[in-house]
Amino acid sequence: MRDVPNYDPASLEAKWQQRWAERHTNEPDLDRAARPFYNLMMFPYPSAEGLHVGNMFAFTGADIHGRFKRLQGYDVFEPMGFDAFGIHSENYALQRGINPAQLIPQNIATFRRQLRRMGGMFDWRHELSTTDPAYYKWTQWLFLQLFRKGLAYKKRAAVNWCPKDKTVLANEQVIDGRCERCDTQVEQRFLDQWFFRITDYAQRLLDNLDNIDWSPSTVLLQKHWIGRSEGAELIFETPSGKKITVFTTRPDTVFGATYLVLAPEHPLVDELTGEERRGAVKAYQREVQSKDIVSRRVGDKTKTGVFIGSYARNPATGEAIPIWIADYVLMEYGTGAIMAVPAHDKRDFEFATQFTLPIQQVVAVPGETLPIISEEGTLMNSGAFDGLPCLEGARRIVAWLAERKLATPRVQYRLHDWCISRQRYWGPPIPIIYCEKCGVVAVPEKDLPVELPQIEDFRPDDTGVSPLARHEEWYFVKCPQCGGKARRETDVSDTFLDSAWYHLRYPSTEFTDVPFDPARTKRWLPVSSYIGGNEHAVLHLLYARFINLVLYDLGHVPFESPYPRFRAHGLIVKDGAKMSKSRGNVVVPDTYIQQWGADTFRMYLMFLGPFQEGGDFRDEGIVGIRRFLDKVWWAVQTGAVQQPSKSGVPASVQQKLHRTIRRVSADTESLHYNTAIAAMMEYVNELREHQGAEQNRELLEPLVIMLAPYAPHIAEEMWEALGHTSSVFEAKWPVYDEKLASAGDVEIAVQVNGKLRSRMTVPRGTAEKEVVERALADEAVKRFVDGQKVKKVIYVQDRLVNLVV
RNA sequence: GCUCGGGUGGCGAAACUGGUAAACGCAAGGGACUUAAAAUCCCUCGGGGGCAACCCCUUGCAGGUUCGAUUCCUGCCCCGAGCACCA
Repeated sequence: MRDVPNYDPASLEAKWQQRWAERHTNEPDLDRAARPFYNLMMFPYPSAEGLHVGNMFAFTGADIHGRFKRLQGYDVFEPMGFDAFGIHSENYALQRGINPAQLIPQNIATFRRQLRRMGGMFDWRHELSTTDPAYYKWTQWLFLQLFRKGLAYKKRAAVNWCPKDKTVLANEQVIDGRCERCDTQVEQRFLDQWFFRITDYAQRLLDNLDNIDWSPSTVLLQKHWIGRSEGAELIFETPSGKKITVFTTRPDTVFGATYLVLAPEHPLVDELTGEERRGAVKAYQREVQSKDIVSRRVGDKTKTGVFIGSYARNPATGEAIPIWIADYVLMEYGTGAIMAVPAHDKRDFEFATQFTLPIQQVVAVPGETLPIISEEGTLMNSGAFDGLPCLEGARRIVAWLAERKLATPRVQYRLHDWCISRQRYWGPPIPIIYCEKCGVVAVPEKDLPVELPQIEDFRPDDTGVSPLARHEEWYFVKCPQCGGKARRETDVSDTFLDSAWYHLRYPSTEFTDVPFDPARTKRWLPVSSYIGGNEHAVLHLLYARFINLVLYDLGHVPFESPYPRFRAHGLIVKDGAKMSKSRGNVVVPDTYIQQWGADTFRMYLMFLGPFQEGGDFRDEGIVGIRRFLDKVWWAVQTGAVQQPSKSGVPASVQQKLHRTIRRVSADTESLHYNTAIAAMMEYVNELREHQGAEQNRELLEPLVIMLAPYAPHIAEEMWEALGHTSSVFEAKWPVYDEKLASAGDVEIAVQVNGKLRSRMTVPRGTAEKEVVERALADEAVKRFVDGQKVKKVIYVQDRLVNLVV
């Protein structure tokens, strides 16, 4: 036998990465592509530590999908970029004492090198970075679109303040009362902030979830986050004629409302407070304010509150009921006031018990004791409504109260407006100017971008004002309207605004006069496939959908959903815990790639477990993938060196090939990469059992193509060894012959009374009659039937026969 | 507390709409080749019983539906994720 070249991943992978670049293999013609397929994956934040295994897992899975589509004949556009603004980079820069503008390019260079090294099918012509003025010019433009539409507004509001990062955070960025980035306990502060009116879009954001093809888990997370609840606003009037509006999802229980509770910050508290209660009320308000947001939210759930010394009339019973304030009522949800129905609400029940307030039962559910939360009951003590089921009672009571203008049906959302202000340095400046005469003025589009100045001292301080305010020549400007004295907005925008539209920019990176070219956008968007982690289910994915809806309403894009198809991948953990620098369990892919090659490592990550579920990273099994690739390599190389035999392919091998194509096609399409790989392994094992089959070109070429998305470099090399001059990605994904895939013998299970007693091999498609006859003749079966009458025969074609005696 | 996922060999896992549980791979044990080692190749590999043909048990636990349940239903236990005084 002649010598077969060794499989040397390092040199071979370098060779093909260079060729792909030289031959522009991964660069589709964006203006003429006939079958465009936009394959998007969540762009990384280029940390100083470099790409970690979690990134690589996600990108490999998405890249396999793109390469698979390419082999199916699509023109696949697979861009890559960097989400490089934000607190994380800025904190690292502060720690190093170097401006992030100097550090980020280094990090990006590292990432770019690692991303090339892993063999992703990236079109580097369209790389982008959110920190590039040519990019954030349009992020600022986006802000102006929202501003002009009245969707951006400034308000003084209680916000989450991270004392360590010295900036506000969106609700979505507060995890268990702690800062998403640095894990510090978040405090409450009152600051003037820019908000986007995402709540105006709550219903559409909810409705659109039903028209898109997303991982169900992601859809559910978003639905919960938007948090729609239906109910009514009811009005409780005070003797002085003040109207207290409450929101309730249970208007059916209004007859059981025995007191009201307002949030301590509620605007009516002051004037409704009775003289003799003023001291107690003030003291309580102070106590609540001094508590930070954390203890208020997650602290012990003992109810506190005070009676404010006045009463309001229950609109249903007409009775005067006391008004309390308590911190379990939140100003930012509903109307900041509730009617308390202690008999039918757990919290109200606790509160009433603690302060010995009256409890009036109005819903009866047989066998249950108070508090009865269930809506599956009937009304009692509710006047004319007694005996009605809760749901119908609710409708009738609202209608009855509405006649007297004391009730309005109402839908409430948990979603809050999106606070986009950040009192930091490393972000796109919000393009607003404050003029002494004209007030709030938008920066004219021709003046964009408002460039972020290179300043020495970019440390945030405790004032709640961005460090940009200390940079005078940048801060003080002329008013674009009147030319008078003015100053710039010093807040920068949230990173999630950068990533809310990046998919629109990728195809149009070379355009300087528009954020996204209409023709390119029409051809490539919406995105064909989006793959990313569920950690962004309620952040990025919600914001991107919102921004897209705004752009749609403004006529900038012709589609309502930017990502009609989204799949969430699983999380790669290490020793059962999420990888993080603080835990010290971050796995860096570089050493593995160096030792085993990118192809082996890619496949190993995909073989670890189901892509959409993730798994625990261990490196024990990696050698199994290498052995598999070695076997394929050896087979192809010897086949190429020897004269490949064309004859003598046993029918069973032929059938196995077609079954393998069927399985690998279906599993790759549905992102079940682990089982697709297993199917290819089985196929190779089968080839090795047949003399000559292993070197047969007809049996190997389809395998090499199917392997290509998973292990692109070795596939290219083998494709070349098989005599092809063009890239394997110019080849066509193999098609299986259903007849061959379904031909051959099958093993049928023979059960007696549901217990497996024998197996037999018959040609696929054998008729029931014949199978049953053979089963009855089987020795083992005979023993268990034991002469008894067969009462029933269950037959499943090509699977089993069950004899019931 | 509420809402989702998930519990299968020593390990990662597989099992199409209810139809042969453990495919594929790792680790382990035995053998071949070798002066030796590595690599490679072959065999064994859920538990128990039996000389053997075979038999019994086994998908977190306890029940149920079914000819048949890892899969469906009810209750419980454990792990992970999301939300968390949301009215």
